[in-house]
Amino acid sequence: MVSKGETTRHLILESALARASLVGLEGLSIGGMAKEVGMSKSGLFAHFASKVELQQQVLQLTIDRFIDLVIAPAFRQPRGEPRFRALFENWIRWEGSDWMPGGCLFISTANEVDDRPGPLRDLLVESQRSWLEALAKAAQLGVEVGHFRHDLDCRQLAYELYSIILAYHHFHRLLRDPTSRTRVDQAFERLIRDAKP
Amino acid sequence: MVSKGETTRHLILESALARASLVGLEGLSIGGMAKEVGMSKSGLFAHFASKVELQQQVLQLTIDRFIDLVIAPAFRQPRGEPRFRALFENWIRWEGSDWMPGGCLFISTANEVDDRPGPLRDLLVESQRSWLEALAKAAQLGVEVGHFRHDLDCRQLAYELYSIILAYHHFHRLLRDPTSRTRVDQAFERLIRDAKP
DNA sequence: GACAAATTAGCACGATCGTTCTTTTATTGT
DNA sequence: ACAATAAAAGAACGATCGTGCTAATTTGTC
Repeated sequence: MVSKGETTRHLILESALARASLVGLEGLSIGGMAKEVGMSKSGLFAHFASKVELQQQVLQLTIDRFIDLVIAPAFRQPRGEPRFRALFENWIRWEGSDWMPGGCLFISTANEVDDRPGPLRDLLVESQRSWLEALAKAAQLGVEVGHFRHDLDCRQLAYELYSIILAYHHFHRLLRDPTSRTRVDQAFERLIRDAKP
Repeated sequence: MVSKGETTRHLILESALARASLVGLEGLSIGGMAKEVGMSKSGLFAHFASKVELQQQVLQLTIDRFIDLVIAPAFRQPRGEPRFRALFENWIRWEGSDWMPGGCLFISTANEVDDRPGPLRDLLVESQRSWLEALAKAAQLGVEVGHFRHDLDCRQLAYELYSIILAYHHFHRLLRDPTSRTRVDQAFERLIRDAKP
Protein backbone atom coordinates (compact mmCIF):
# COMPACT_ATOMS: atom_id res chain seq x y z
CA MET A 1 0.00 0.00 0.00
CA VAL A 2 1.14 3.48 -0.78
CA SER A 3 1.84 5.63 2.27
CA LYS A 4 0.06 8.88 3.05
CA GLY A 5 3.31 10.82 2.69
CA GLU A 6 3.87 9.67 -0.86
CA THR A 7 0.32 10.53 -1.78
CA THR A 8 0.51 14.10 -0.57
CA ARG A 9 4.01 14.49 -2.00
CA HIS A 10 2.62 13.65 -5.42
CA LEU A 11 -0.27 16.01 -4.83
CA ILE A 12 2.15 18.77 -3.99
CA LEU A 13 4.29 18.09 -7.06
CA GLU A 14 1.24 18.05 -9.29
CA SER A 15 0.09 21.41 -8.01
CA ALA A 16 3.62 22.80 -8.16
CA LEU A 17 3.97 21.70 -11.77
CA ALA A 18 0.86 23.59 -12.85
CA ARG A 19 1.96 26.63 -10.89
CA ALA A 20 5.53 26.50 -12.20
CA SER A 21 4.21 26.51 -15.73
CA LEU A 22 2.67 29.90 -14.95
CA VAL A 23 5.31 31.56 -12.79
CA GLY A 24 8.41 29.48 -13.53
CA LEU A 25 10.32 27.08 -11.31
CA GLU A 26 12.11 30.00 -9.66
CA GLY A 27 8.82 31.77 -9.14
CA LEU A 28 7.52 28.99 -6.92
CA SER A 29 7.23 29.88 -3.24
CA ILE A 30 6.64 27.53 -0.33
CA GLY A 31 3.92 29.72 1.13
CA GLY A 32 2.09 30.06 -2.16
CA MET A 33 2.12 26.35 -2.84
CA ALA A 34 0.98 25.59 0.71
CA LYS A 35 -2.03 27.83 0.23
CA GLU A 36 -2.84 26.15 -3.07
CA VAL A 37 -2.89 22.60 -1.67
CA GLY A 38 -4.45 23.72 1.62
CA MET A 39 -1.77 22.89 4.12
CA SER A 40 0.73 24.73 6.29
CA LYS A 41 4.10 25.96 5.04
CA SER A 42 6.05 23.67 7.36
CA GLY A 43 3.79 20.71 6.68
CA LEU A 44 4.47 21.02 2.99
CA PHE A 45 8.16 21.74 3.40
CA ALA A 46 8.63 18.62 5.55
CA HIS A 47 8.33 16.52 2.40
CA PHE A 48 11.47 17.97 0.86
CA ALA A 49 15.01 18.65 1.99
CA SER A 50 15.10 22.09 0.39
CA LYS A 51 13.35 24.23 -2.15
CA VAL A 52 15.74 23.32 -4.92
CA GLU A 53 15.06 19.66 -4.18
CA LEU A 54 11.37 20.29 -4.73
CA GLN A 55 12.14 22.08 -7.97
CA GLN A 56 14.23 19.15 -9.14
CA GLN A 57 11.40 16.75 -8.42
CA VAL A 58 8.94 18.93 -10.33
CA LEU A 59 11.28 19.01 -13.30
CA GLN A 60 11.88 15.26 -13.11
CA LEU A 61 8.14 14.64 -13.00
CA THR A 62 7.78 16.73 -16.16
CA ILE A 63 10.55 14.78 -17.87
CA ASP A 64 8.90 11.47 -17.00
CA ARG A 65 5.61 12.73 -18.33
CA PHE A 66 7.20 13.93 -21.55
CA ILE A 67 8.54 10.44 -22.12
CA ASP A 68 5.12 8.94 -21.44
CA LEU A 69 3.09 11.34 -23.57
CA VAL A 70 5.42 12.28 -26.40
CA ILE A 71 8.26 9.83 -26.89
CA ALA A 72 6.83 6.45 -25.94
CA PRO A 73 3.65 6.60 -28.07
CA ALA A 74 5.62 7.84 -31.07
CA PHE A 75 8.04 4.96 -30.78
CA ARG A 76 5.11 2.61 -31.10
CA GLN A 77 4.58 3.94 -34.63
CA PRO A 78 6.38 2.33 -37.57
CA ARG A 79 9.89 3.65 -38.02
CA GLY A 80 10.58 6.31 -40.60
CA GLU A 81 8.29 9.12 -41.59
CA PRO A 82 5.26 7.96 -39.55
CA ARG A 83 7.26 7.89 -36.34
CA PHE A 84 8.88 11.23 -37.11
CA ARG A 85 5.48 12.76 -37.76
CA ALA A 86 4.14 11.29 -34.54
CA LEU A 87 6.99 12.87 -32.60
CA PHE A 88 6.07 16.23 -34.08
CA GLU A 89 2.36 15.89 -33.45
CA ASN A 90 2.75 14.62 -29.90
CA TRP A 91 5.19 17.43 -29.19
CA ILE A 92 2.74 20.05 -30.45
CA ARG A 93 -0.01 18.51 -28.36
CA TRP A 94 2.36 18.60 -25.39
CA GLU A 95 2.77 22.35 -25.76
CA GLY A 96 -0.94 22.75 -25.27
CA SER A 97 -1.41 20.38 -22.35
CA ASP A 98 -4.00 21.76 -19.96
CA TRP A 99 -2.07 20.66 -16.89
CA MET A 100 0.66 23.11 -17.97
CA PRO A 101 -1.56 26.18 -18.20
CA GLY A 102 1.35 28.58 -18.54
CA GLY A 103 3.11 26.79 -21.37
CA CYS A 104 5.98 24.35 -21.66
CA LEU A 105 7.98 24.06 -18.44
CA PHE A 106 11.13 23.08 -20.34
CA ILE A 107 11.19 26.30 -22.31
CA SER A 108 10.53 28.59 -19.38
CA THR A 109 13.03 26.74 -17.22
CA ALA A 110 15.62 26.93 -19.98
CA ASN A 111 15.40 30.72 -19.89
CA GLU A 112 15.69 30.77 -16.12
CA VAL A 113 18.68 28.53 -15.67
CA ASP A 114 20.73 29.09 -18.81
CA ASP A 115 23.08 31.32 -16.82
CA ARG A 116 22.71 29.73 -13.41
CA PRO A 117 24.87 26.63 -12.85
CA GLY A 118 23.37 24.11 -10.50
CA PRO A 119 21.43 20.85 -10.29
CA LEU A 120 18.39 22.30 -12.06
CA ARG A 121 20.44 23.35 -15.04
CA ASP A 122 22.26 20.01 -15.14
CA LEU A 123 19.05 18.03 -15.09
CA LEU A 124 17.45 20.12 -17.83
CA VAL A 125 20.50 20.11 -20.09
CA GLU A 126 20.88 16.37 -19.84
CA SER A 127 17.24 15.72 -20.64
CA GLN A 128 17.31 18.12 -23.58
CA ARG A 129 20.41 16.46 -24.98
CA SER A 130 18.87 13.02 -24.89
CA TRP A 131 15.66 14.34 -26.42
CA LEU A 132 17.67 15.75 -29.34
CA GLU A 133 19.45 12.46 -29.59
CA ALA A 134 16.13 10.67 -29.83
CA LEU A 135 14.95 13.05 -32.56
CA ALA A 136 18.13 12.56 -34.58
CA LYS A 137 17.87 8.81 -34.13
CA ALA A 138 14.31 8.79 -35.41
CA ALA A 139 15.44 10.75 -38.46
CA GLN A 140 18.33 8.33 -38.99
CA LEU A 141 15.90 5.42 -39.00
CA GLY A 142 13.93 7.29 -41.61
CA VAL A 143 17.04 7.38 -43.77
CA GLU A 144 17.73 3.68 -43.30
CA VAL A 145 14.16 2.80 -44.17
CA GLY A 146 14.31 4.89 -47.31
CA HIS A 147 11.82 7.59 -46.40
CA PHE A 148 14.53 10.26 -46.20
CA ARG A 149 17.53 10.98 -48.42
CA HIS A 150 20.85 9.30 -47.71
CA ASP A 151 22.82 12.52 -47.30
CA LEU A 152 20.38 13.99 -44.78
CA ASP A 153 21.97 15.76 -41.83
CA CYS A 154 19.88 14.23 -39.07
CA ARG A 155 21.12 16.51 -36.32
CA GLN A 156 20.36 19.52 -38.48
CA LEU A 157 16.87 18.18 -39.00
CA ALA A 158 16.47 17.81 -35.23
CA TYR A 159 17.67 21.39 -34.80
CA GLU A 160 15.16 22.72 -37.30
CA LEU A 161 12.31 20.70 -35.87
CA TYR A 162 13.13 22.10 -32.49
CA SER A 163 13.23 25.59 -33.92
CA ILE A 164 9.75 25.56 -35.36
CA ILE A 165 8.35 24.24 -32.09
CA LEU A 166 10.03 27.05 -30.20
CA ALA A 167 8.52 29.56 -32.59
CA TYR A 168 5.11 27.94 -32.19
CA HIS A 169 5.42 28.35 -28.44
CA HIS A 170 6.58 31.95 -28.79
CA PHE A 171 3.88 33.06 -31.20
CA HIS A 172 1.10 31.10 -29.63
CA ARG A 173 1.75 32.11 -26.03
CA LEU A 174 3.12 35.62 -26.30
CA LEU A 175 1.41 37.02 -29.37
CA ARG A 176 -1.67 34.76 -29.10
CA ASP A 177 -1.39 34.48 -32.86
CA PRO A 178 -4.30 32.34 -34.13
CA THR A 179 -2.34 31.36 -37.24
CA SER A 180 0.55 29.86 -35.27
CA ARG A 181 -0.74 26.32 -35.67
CA THR A 182 -1.00 26.70 -39.45
CA ARG A 183 2.48 28.24 -39.56
CA VAL A 184 4.14 25.42 -37.68
CA ASP A 185 2.39 22.84 -39.84
CA GLN A 186 3.57 24.54 -43.02
CA ALA A 187 7.11 24.73 -41.66
CA PHE A 188 7.02 21.06 -40.75
CA GLU A 189 5.85 20.02 -44.21
CA ARG A 190 8.68 22.01 -45.76
CA LEU A 191 11.04 20.19 -43.40
CA ILE A 192 9.74 16.79 -44.49
CA ARG A 193 9.74 17.74 -48.17
CA ASP A 194 13.39 18.76 -48.03
CA ALA A 195 14.30 15.56 -46.18
CA LYS A 196 12.86 13.27 -48.83
CA PRO A 197 15.01 11.60 -51.48
CA MET B 1 23.21 70.88 -20.63
CA VAL B 2 22.08 67.49 -19.43
CA SER B 3 21.06 67.33 -15.80
CA LYS B 4 22.69 65.13 -13.20
CA GLY B 5 19.46 63.24 -12.67
CA GLU B 6 19.19 62.18 -16.29
CA THR B 7 22.80 61.03 -16.29
CA THR B 8 22.43 58.72 -13.32
CA ARG B 9 19.05 57.53 -14.54
CA HIS B 10 20.72 56.34 -17.71
CA LEU B 11 23.50 54.78 -15.68
CA ILE B 12 20.93 52.90 -13.64
CA LEU B 13 19.06 51.69 -16.73
CA GLU B 14 22.30 50.54 -18.34
CA SER B 15 23.26 48.52 -15.30
CA ALA B 16 19.71 47.20 -14.95
CA LEU B 17 19.68 46.06 -18.56
CA ALA B 18 22.81 43.98 -18.14
CA ARG B 19 21.49 42.53 -14.92
CA ALA B 20 18.03 41.83 -16.37
CA SER B 21 19.64 39.87 -19.15
CA LEU B 22 21.03 37.53 -16.47
CA VAL B 23 18.17 37.32 -13.99
CA GLY B 24 15.21 38.54 -16.03
CA LEU B 25 13.18 41.71 -15.69
CA GLU B 26 11.19 40.17 -12.85
CA GLY B 27 14.39 39.08 -11.16
CA LEU B 28 15.57 42.66 -10.76
CA SER B 29 15.53 43.98 -7.20
CA ILE B 30 15.93 47.56 -6.06
CA GLY B 31 18.48 46.65 -3.42
CA GLY B 32 20.57 44.57 -5.78
CA MET B 33 20.69 47.27 -8.42
CA ALA B 34 21.55 49.91 -5.85
CA LYS B 35 24.51 47.84 -4.72
CA GLU B 36 25.64 47.42 -8.33
CA VAL B 37 25.67 51.13 -9.16
CA GLY B 38 26.93 52.07 -5.71
CA MET B 39 24.09 54.08 -4.31
CA SER B 40 21.36 53.71 -1.70
CA LYS B 41 18.07 51.94 -2.31
CA SER B 42 16.01 55.08 -1.84
CA GLY B 43 18.40 57.20 -3.87
CA LEU B 44 17.98 54.88 -6.81
CA PHE B 45 14.27 54.42 -6.36
CA ALA B 46 13.72 58.20 -6.38
CA HIS B 47 14.33 58.19 -10.13
CA PHE B 48 11.29 56.05 -10.85
CA ALA B 49 7.66 56.05 -9.81
CA SER B 50 7.60 52.29 -9.23
CA LYS B 51 9.49 49.13 -10.00
CA VAL B 52 7.36 48.28 -12.99
CA GLU B 53 8.07 51.75 -14.37
CA LEU B 54 11.77 51.01 -14.16
CA GLN B 55 11.22 47.68 -15.89
CA GLN B 56 9.32 49.40 -18.67
CA GLN B 57 12.13 51.87 -19.19
CA VAL B 58 14.69 49.06 -19.34
CA LEU B 59 12.59 47.27 -21.94
CA GLN B 60 12.08 50.45 -23.94
CA LEU B 61 15.82 51.12 -23.88
CA THR B 62 16.38 47.64 -25.28
CA ILE B 63 13.81 48.21 -28.02
CA ASP B 64 15.47 51.48 -29.03
CA ARG B 65 18.83 49.76 -29.14
CA PHE B 66 17.47 46.93 -31.26
CA ILE B 67 16.27 49.46 -33.79
CA ASP B 68 19.66 51.17 -33.79
CA LEU B 69 21.79 48.05 -34.03
CA VAL B 70 19.68 45.60 -36.02
CA ILE B 71 16.96 47.28 -38.05
CA ALA B 72 18.39 50.66 -39.05
CA PRO B 73 21.74 49.42 -40.44
CA ALA B 74 19.99 46.67 -42.40
CA PHE B 75 17.62 49.14 -43.98
CA ARG B 76 20.64 50.97 -45.31
CA GLN B 77 21.42 47.89 -47.42
CA PRO B 78 19.93 47.54 -50.92
CA ARG B 79 16.45 46.11 -50.83
CA GLY B 80 15.89 42.44 -51.52
CA GLU B 81 18.19 39.59 -50.56
CA PRO B 82 21.05 41.80 -49.29
CA ARG B 83 18.80 43.60 -46.84
CA PHE B 84 17.16 40.38 -45.73
CA ARG B 85 20.56 38.82 -45.12
CA ALA B 86 21.67 41.89 -43.18
CA LEU B 87 18.63 41.60 -40.93
CA PHE B 88 19.58 38.02 -40.19
CA GLU B 89 23.23 38.74 -39.54
CA ASN B 90 22.57 41.78 -37.36
CA TRP B 91 20.02 39.79 -35.41
CA ILE B 92 22.48 36.99 -34.78
CA ARG B 93 25.09 39.50 -33.69
CA TRP B 94 22.50 41.04 -31.39
CA GLU B 95 22.01 37.72 -29.63
CA GLY B 96 25.67 37.73 -28.69
CA SER B 97 25.95 41.36 -27.56
CA ASP B 98 28.29 41.60 -24.61
CA TRP B 99 26.16 44.20 -22.86
CA MET B 100 23.47 41.50 -22.61
CA PRO B 101 25.61 38.89 -20.88
CA GLY B 102 22.68 36.64 -20.06
CA GLY B 103 21.20 36.50 -23.54
CA CYS B 104 18.44 38.29 -25.38
CA LEU B 105 16.17 40.27 -23.07
CA PHE B 106 13.21 39.95 -25.45
CA ILE B 107 13.25 36.18 -25.28
CA SER B 108 13.60 35.94 -21.51
CA THR B 109 10.98 38.63 -20.98
CA ALA B 110 8.63 36.85 -23.37
CA ASN B 111 8.73 33.78 -21.16
CA GLU B 112 8.14 35.82 -18.04
CA VAL B 113 5.16 37.86 -19.18
CA ASP B 114 3.37 35.57 -21.63
CA ASP B 115 0.81 34.79 -18.93
CA ARG B 116 0.93 38.05 -16.99
CA PRO B 117 -1.18 40.85 -18.44
CA GLY B 118 0.19 44.31 -17.80
CA PRO B 119 2.20 47.16 -19.28
CA LEU B 120 5.33 45.05 -19.67
CA ARG B 121 3.49 42.47 -21.72
CA ASP B 122 1.78 45.11 -23.83
CA LEU B 123 5.03 46.86 -24.62
CA LEU B 124 6.79 43.64 -25.57
CA VAL B 125 3.94 42.31 -27.68
CA GLU B 126 3.63 45.53 -29.63
CA SER B 127 7.35 45.71 -30.35
CA GLN B 128 7.45 42.07 -31.43
CA ARG B 129 4.54 42.58 -33.77
CA SER B 130 6.14 45.51 -35.49
CA TRP B 131 9.42 43.62 -35.75
CA LEU B 132 7.65 40.77 -37.51
CA GLU B 133 5.97 43.31 -39.72
CA ALA B 134 9.35 44.74 -40.65
CA LEU B 135 10.68 41.26 -41.47
CA ALA B 136 7.70 40.45 -43.66
CA LYS B 137 8.02 43.82 -45.39
CA ALA B 138 11.67 43.20 -46.15
CA ALA B 139 10.74 39.84 -47.66
CA GLN B 140 8.00 41.46 -49.70
CA LEU B 141 10.49 43.93 -51.14
CA GLY B 142 12.61 40.96 -52.07
CA VAL B 143 9.69 39.59 -54.06
CA GLU B 144 9.06 42.89 -55.82
CA VAL B 145 12.72 43.22 -56.71
CA GLY B 146 12.77 39.73 -58.14
CA HIS B 147 15.10 38.06 -55.66
CA PHE B 148 12.33 35.91 -54.23
CA ARG B 149 9.49 33.99 -55.88
CA HIS B 150 6.18 35.70 -56.52
CA ASP B 151 4.11 33.19 -54.55
CA LEU B 152 6.29 33.46 -51.44
CA ASP B 153 4.40 33.61 -48.15
CA CYS B 154 6.28 36.50 -46.55
CA ARG B 155 4.75 36.13 -43.12
CA GLN B 156 5.61 32.44 -43.15
CA LEU B 157 9.17 33.36 -44.03
CA ALA B 158 9.27 35.78 -41.11
CA TYR B 159 7.95 33.03 -38.85
CA GLU B 160 10.62 30.60 -39.95
CA LEU B 161 13.40 33.15 -39.67
CA TYR B 162 12.26 33.88 -36.16
CA SER B 163 12.17 30.18 -35.38
CA ILE B 164 15.78 29.49 -36.29
CA ILE B 165 16.95 32.46 -34.23
CA LEU B 166 15.02 31.15 -31.24
CA ALA B 167 16.68 27.77 -31.68
CA TYR B 168 20.08 29.42 -31.96
CA HIS B 169 19.45 31.17 -28.66
CA HIS B 170 18.21 27.99 -27.02
CA PHE B 171 21.08 25.77 -28.16
CA HIS B 172 23.77 28.36 -27.74
CA ARG B 173 22.80 29.53 -24.27
CA LEU B 174 21.37 26.43 -22.61
CA LEU B 175 23.28 23.60 -24.22
CA ARG B 176 26.38 25.69 -25.01
CA ASP B 177 26.44 23.81 -28.27
CA PRO B 178 29.50 24.95 -30.29
CA THR B 179 27.83 23.95 -33.56
CA SER B 180 24.84 26.22 -33.01
CA ARG B 181 26.24 28.96 -35.25
CA THR B 182 26.79 26.53 -38.10
CA ARG B 183 23.31 25.10 -37.62
CA VAL B 184 21.56 28.44 -37.81
CA ASP B 185 23.57 29.40 -40.90
CA GLN B 186 22.60 26.19 -42.64
CA ALA B 187 18.97 26.69 -41.71
CA PHE B 188 19.07 30.24 -43.03
CA GLU B 189 20.56 29.17 -46.35
CA ARG B 190 17.81 26.60 -46.73
CA LEU B 191 15.31 29.35 -46.03
CA ILE B 192 16.78 31.59 -48.73
CA ARG B 193 17.07 28.74 -51.22
CA ASP B 194 13.40 27.88 -50.85
CA ALA B 195 12.43 31.53 -51.20
CA LYS B 196 14.13 31.98 -54.55
CA PRO B 197 12.26 31.81 -57.83
C1' DG C 1 -7.94 0.06 21.04
C1' DA C 2 -3.15 1.04 22.58
C1' DC C 3 1.56 2.20 20.97
C1' DA C 4 5.07 3.62 17.83
C1' DA C 5 5.92 6.00 13.82
C1' DA C 6 4.93 9.12 10.37
C1' DT C 7 2.79 13.32 9.09
C1' DT C 8 1.17 18.04 9.78
C1' DA C 9 0.75 22.47 12.27
C1' DG C 10 2.44 26.43 14.84
C1' DC C 11 5.76 29.61 15.68
C1' DA C 12 9.92 32.10 15.20
C1' DC C 13 14.43 33.41 12.95
C1' DG C 14 17.06 36.57 9.97
C1' DA C 15 16.94 38.30 5.37
C1' DT C 16 15.12 40.67 1.65
C1' DC C 17 11.24 42.58 -0.90
C1' DG C 18 8.94 47.35 -2.73
C1' DT C 19 7.74 51.63 -0.97
C1' DT C 20 7.21 55.95 1.90
C1' DC C 21 8.89 59.14 4.81
C1' DT C 22 12.36 62.85 6.62
C1' DT C 23 16.87 64.69 6.56
C1' DT C 24 21.22 65.66 4.56
C1' DT C 25 24.06 66.69 0.67
C1' DA C 26 25.06 68.23 -4.01
C1' DT C 27 23.90 70.80 -8.01
C1' DT C 28 21.99 74.64 -10.44
C1' DG C 29 20.75 79.52 -11.95
C1' DT C 30 21.61 84.20 -10.81
C1' DA D 1 28.62 83.31 -3.31
C1' DC D 2 23.99 82.68 -2.13
C1' DA D 3 19.51 81.14 -2.47
C1' DA D 4 16.53 77.85 -4.71
C1' DT D 5 16.21 73.38 -6.23
C1' DA D 6 17.35 68.74 -7.28
C1' DA D 7 19.43 64.45 -5.88
C1' DA D 8 20.88 61.07 -2.64
C1' DA D 9 20.91 58.92 1.92
C1' DG D 10 18.94 56.99 6.10
C1' DA D 11 15.60 54.75 8.57
C1' DA D 12 11.50 52.40 8.97
C1' DC D 13 7.00 50.07 7.38
C1' DG D 14 4.52 45.63 6.62
C1' DA D 15 5.00 41.60 3.81
C1' DT D 16 7.00 37.58 2.26
C1' DC D 17 10.99 34.71 1.51
C1' DG D 18 13.38 29.81 2.86
C1' DT D 19 14.26 27.14 6.78
C1' DG D 20 14.65 25.20 11.58
C1' DC D 21 12.52 23.77 15.86
C1' DT D 22 8.86 21.77 18.84
C1' DA D 23 4.27 20.27 19.72
C1' DA D 24 0.06 18.29 18.19
C1' DT D 25 -2.28 15.22 15.27
C1' DT D 26 -2.97 11.44 12.22
C1' DT D 27 -1.67 7.04 10.43
C1' DG D 28 -0.41 2.11 10.27
C1' DT D 29 0.61 -2.21 13.18
C1' DC D 30 -0.27 -5.60 16.69
